[in-house]
Amino acid sequence: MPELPEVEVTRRAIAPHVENEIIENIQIHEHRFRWPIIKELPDLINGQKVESLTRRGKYLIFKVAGGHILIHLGMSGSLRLSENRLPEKKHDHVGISMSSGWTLWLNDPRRFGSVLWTKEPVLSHKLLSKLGPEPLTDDFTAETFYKASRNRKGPVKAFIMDSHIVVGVGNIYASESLFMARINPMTPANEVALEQYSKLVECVKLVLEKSIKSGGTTLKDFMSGEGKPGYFQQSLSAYGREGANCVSCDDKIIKIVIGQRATFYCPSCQI
DNA sequence: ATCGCCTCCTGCGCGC
DNA sequence: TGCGCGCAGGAGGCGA
Repeated sequence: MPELPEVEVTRRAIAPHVENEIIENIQIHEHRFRWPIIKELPDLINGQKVESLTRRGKYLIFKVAGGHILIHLGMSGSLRLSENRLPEKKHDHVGISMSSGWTLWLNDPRRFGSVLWTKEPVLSHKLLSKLGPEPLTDDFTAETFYKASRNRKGPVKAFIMDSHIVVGVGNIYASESLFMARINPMTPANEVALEQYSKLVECVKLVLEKSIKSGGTTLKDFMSGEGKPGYFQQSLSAYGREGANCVSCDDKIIKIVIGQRATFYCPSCQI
């Protein structure tokens, strides 16, 4: 479900109800995720204060004394605050009840997400240590893309979705960013010029920032932690618009498959 | 190192 | 109405 904007919107919604609150109880109704939830987790975090809730890429990081809880939402995961301490919906697999009275429910039908425990330093964790720069910081530049792309012959769309190059650009925003930058998604990454990467970096930042401001993209069921849907789907120019008119020329958006993922672009605008 | 493919899992919409 | 199929917002791991 979530790409970076949806994770960030979720983080902002739930942080005020979680930060500086005590974890009174974690209930785990399903351990089978991408990686199984360790049995020791309740003993490690019950009674602990959440010192901060931050984000790295699509990972949410709950800092407690002695370590961190990492939550990744995979394809279908979502976090929801509820006053109910019992599961309300199918696939409410994990509930974290806080001293604020709220319970944070992790709902994840497909269970591609994960709930991990790691000691400090959190960024040394195997899954975080090799991640590329955050797209909304100054660490992410045209040079980032350019240098990393010189021996990459694969399509530029797959390249920008590689979290080891830059984090947070998923399938929707990859198509959107390439549309805005007028780059054909099939272009081999090493054939994209520095000036084009400069434009692309600008577009990635704009698309992600605008989506966060819109509350993310709700295709089927994305809701922020407070239960609000996103509105960025109304702003999509390419993703999901196969056969529809391009917003900037007379041609129609077409759909192709790159790396087993649906890809949308305008064959006239994106050379 | 890089690439393309496979996999994990459930739910939904579509065509017949 | 029911069934089978294909597809879905991620990303690690595999063999080549």
